[in-house]
Amino acid sequence: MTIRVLVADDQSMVRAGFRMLLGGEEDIEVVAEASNGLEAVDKAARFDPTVVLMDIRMPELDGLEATRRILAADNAARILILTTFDLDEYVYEALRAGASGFVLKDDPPEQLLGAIRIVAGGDALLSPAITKRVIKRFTRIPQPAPPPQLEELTERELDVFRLIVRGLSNAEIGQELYISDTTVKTHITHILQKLELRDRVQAVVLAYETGLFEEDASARALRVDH
Amino acid sequence: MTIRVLVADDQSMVRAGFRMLLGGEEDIEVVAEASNGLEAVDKAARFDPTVVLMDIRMPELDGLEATRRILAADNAARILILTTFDLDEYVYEALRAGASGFVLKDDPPEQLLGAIRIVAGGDALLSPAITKRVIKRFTRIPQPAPPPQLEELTERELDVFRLIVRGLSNAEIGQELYISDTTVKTHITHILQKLELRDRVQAVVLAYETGLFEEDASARALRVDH
DNA sequence: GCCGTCCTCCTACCCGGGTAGGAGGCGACA
DNA sequence: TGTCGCCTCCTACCCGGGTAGGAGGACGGC
Repeated sequence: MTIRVLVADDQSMVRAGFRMLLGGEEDIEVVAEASNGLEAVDKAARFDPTVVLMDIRMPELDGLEATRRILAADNAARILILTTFDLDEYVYEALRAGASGFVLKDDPPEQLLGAIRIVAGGDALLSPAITKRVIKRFTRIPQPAPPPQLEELTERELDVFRLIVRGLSNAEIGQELYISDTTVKTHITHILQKLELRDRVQAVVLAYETGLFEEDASARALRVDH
Repeated sequence: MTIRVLVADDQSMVRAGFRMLLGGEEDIEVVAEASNGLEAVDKAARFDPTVVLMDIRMPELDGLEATRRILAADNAARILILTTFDLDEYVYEALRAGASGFVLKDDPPEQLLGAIRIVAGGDALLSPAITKRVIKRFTRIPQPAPPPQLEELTERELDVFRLIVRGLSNAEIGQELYISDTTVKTHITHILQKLELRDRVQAVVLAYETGLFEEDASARALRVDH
């Protein structure tokens, strides 16, 4: 009844870390390791793991294609994707490829262990940091386009957000809104916390990917053309 | 034959700076100042300036609307827009509003003087830092979409650029490409120089605004849906 | 009245990003 | 053969961005 794990990651340090972490658990056993995608496909077939911890970025064959091939081979293995950062386009691609879950490498250890047990049990799981964004993303196309998680942001935070997305620095935003740059910083900290983003760059990406301020753009265009 | 100038800027320091700068020129005379858009429209009508130095961001009425009103009043004045940063959507709006030129506040003084004389003479002028981007922008829609100024970037720089646009940090980009983060920094410095951008945030904005890596996105989508 | 939210501003601190400048290896090309 | 562009890596430095934490004022609901 032990959970058989295959660890696929190109960095040996990461693999060693997982051996260490999983070695202390009685119900989990690392049955094999792979340092690239091809190896992962091969060893998945040979060792019949319950769960494959799969890094996305690997030489030879990336984790996405490896996931597809393993699942196409009618393997019983569940794939748990590992990634370093969360604003990754590949997240969506990986889920469509059939991955059962998604965790960040810097999630706390207990969370990683919990994730392994959950997907081994047949359930799906996303790292909390990723969940919200994925849901918004997948529910966006079908529905007319409900304003993303933006309702949480205050009016002022939205003001700041719009200027961030236009590439302005904090000082410039302050000038534009007639507030100090320390206040701008305060707003930005709140924005990033609420949206679970790391920095303004990710905020810009999110805005464009979700079409956040499209109305603003068209409003601008209309004013121009009028 | 002197060039009559109206300075419209909400910051008195900026206005003082221009008085100082222009006071030394024999062929230029500052005939009036305005601290907001409404005042600018009013004084343009009363003082009949040759050139209006117009800040975009002003209380009461912004520089764009002020520009439209002045020109709508059938005034002979030429409008020279002042701005602090260059990746500004308003650039395009201002040009459509009828502005004769565009300069950055931190352009060298000689350049500002030159700009005033040029627009006073009836010609149009853009700050060099802005020119390339505007041209690309306005020639983008008509033509099928020639790869923007990107031909200048090397393959490796494009690799890095794509990852920047996905919100990755330098360290993450390094991991992805199997190079050190100092190398990543080197590439990014070159990218920013070539594209005349200030930081990675502006690079992301530029990429999305010009639809730079759309092929990549659709390629991803195709791989997903296949 | 009081409480909570929002907006504003501040200090202090750390870190990642960007600049400057130099250096070596490599392949293409004349 | 030399040279040039590209890629790689480095040190050293500065500065803007982000965090932590506190504080005060305005406003509205309870």
